[in-house]
Amino acid sequence: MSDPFYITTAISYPNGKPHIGHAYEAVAADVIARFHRLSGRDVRLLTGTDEHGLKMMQTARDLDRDTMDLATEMSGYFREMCTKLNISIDHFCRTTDPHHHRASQEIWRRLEANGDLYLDRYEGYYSIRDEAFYDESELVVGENGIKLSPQNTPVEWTVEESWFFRLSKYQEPLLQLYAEQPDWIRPESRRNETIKFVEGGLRDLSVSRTSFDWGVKVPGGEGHVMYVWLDALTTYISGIGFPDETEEWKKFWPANLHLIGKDIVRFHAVYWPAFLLAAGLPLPKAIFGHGFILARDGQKMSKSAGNSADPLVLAETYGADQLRYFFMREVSFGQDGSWSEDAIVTRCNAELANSFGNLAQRVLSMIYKNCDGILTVGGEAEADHALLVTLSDAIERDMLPAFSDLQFAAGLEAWQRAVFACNQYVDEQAPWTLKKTDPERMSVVLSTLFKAIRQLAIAIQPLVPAAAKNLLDQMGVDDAERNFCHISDTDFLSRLIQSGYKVVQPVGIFPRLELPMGDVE
RNA sequence: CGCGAAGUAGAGCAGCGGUAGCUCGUCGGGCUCAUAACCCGAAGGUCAGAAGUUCGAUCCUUCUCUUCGCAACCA
Repeated sequence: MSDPFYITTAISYPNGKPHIGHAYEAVAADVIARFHRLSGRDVRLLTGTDEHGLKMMQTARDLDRDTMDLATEMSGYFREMCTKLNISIDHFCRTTDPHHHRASQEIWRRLEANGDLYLDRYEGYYSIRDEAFYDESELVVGENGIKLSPQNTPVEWTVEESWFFRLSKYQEPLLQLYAEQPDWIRPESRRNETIKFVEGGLRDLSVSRTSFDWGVKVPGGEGHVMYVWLDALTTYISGIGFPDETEEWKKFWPANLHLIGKDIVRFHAVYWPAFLLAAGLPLPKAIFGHGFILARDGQKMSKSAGNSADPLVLAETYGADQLRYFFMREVSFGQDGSWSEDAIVTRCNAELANSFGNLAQRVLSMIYKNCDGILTVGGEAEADHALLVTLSDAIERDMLPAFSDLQFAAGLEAWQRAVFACNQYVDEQAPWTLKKTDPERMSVVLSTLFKAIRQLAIAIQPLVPAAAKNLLDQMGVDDAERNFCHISDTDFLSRLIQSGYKVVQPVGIFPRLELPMGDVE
């Protein structure tokens, strides 16, 4: 049985359509998932929608819609985004699903059985938008004397009967967790924030509401629904079977990685492990809080281009692969990044179309035209070995470990270096000259390039799955031989030749992009 | 003292103790297989400023200045 790898995105709150930030997170999670699949691991990728809570109800009411009906529609947009962006999800969970309700109630019972829940009255400042209570000391006073949460959202003084979770009890265990596993929360800046927050003392957490009923019913607690975060976080386990003792649940929990935005680190790095400790369940192995991706020239962009921030429009215009590549290449993972249509076009043209796509095109085309599509084995000279060593260094020594460590921009830089090396080699060997002077040598050169391109294509699959598949198909690479462990397979070429494979007229995999007219300043 | 992020070649970004790299752009050259693509070379930086720690700082500490996000949605 292969090594399991379970990754989740945050569970999106669907009171609006998905925006570029959701797309970014989904893409990142998918790149990680595909990376591990290609590394030979058994992967589960989970995403979904968190549909409960007051905000959802209010949104529906404002639109004069049935809440469930609206949730279904909105959830559909998130699912559609995953499809359009080629996100290889294994599970798309909705918190309104009956199974999920059962899982959340089971968690509740376990917290209660552990003595970590008690009924009390809550009086305090509540932010509807944040779905969170705040201590008065955390509040800031905004304009007009209105009290605001640390997130600058309005708060209201609220009094209600509420169940409380003994979060305070977990301060020491949590600090111990952070100390023992320095990589448990990444990047480091987020870890430091979290530690500082927990060291400041934890207050018990209000985990039920009576003011509305759009949520998971508290077991035996008349009129109470569960705090949305308790319910939403539970998705990570309900999505793979919990509370049923399924094979999947047993194999994949604890998760290897919760990928989330930097703004919800507190919920994942403090509340979630505390809930799990209380429920007697193992903790996830790591949390990563990525940065935000912001529009360069924000206001201008949204005014003039209108809906261009819609990830589906961007994918439609520039291609899902291109958008995926852009996200991971342009932004230093963990930090905030910026995007613009111009940047997408420039980056994708330079690196995908010109450097890599054109490399594949020129090489395959020469093999097709000059060698009748037939490849050769053996006869390599020193320069050929040197190229392959450069490739293997760049891909296996630099790129893949960088990916494994979530350093995508750095990994892709290494991949680019390998692509450059190939183009450089083409120029130095000048197969168009060899065609006249030494056809045999030409054939060896082109076959060496064929090997190199295959490696590049296999390595880049997580980023641009559709284009990589297209190219590998054209190159006759067997579906079952596209994992990272096949990169160093030295026999594949003779097998390919024996199978009677011939290179045919190649078709470009990355067309050059153009900025739509009218967007130029 | 609101919170947070950041100030590195014309632009966008890496680097984070041993005086700087990448991509785009610009200029010059080469090639002609290829998606007007590819290759080589060049110009261009007092790493915001000041002080401090250190044998040595872009990278650590302190201060100053500047910029950006914080309406909605929300990762």
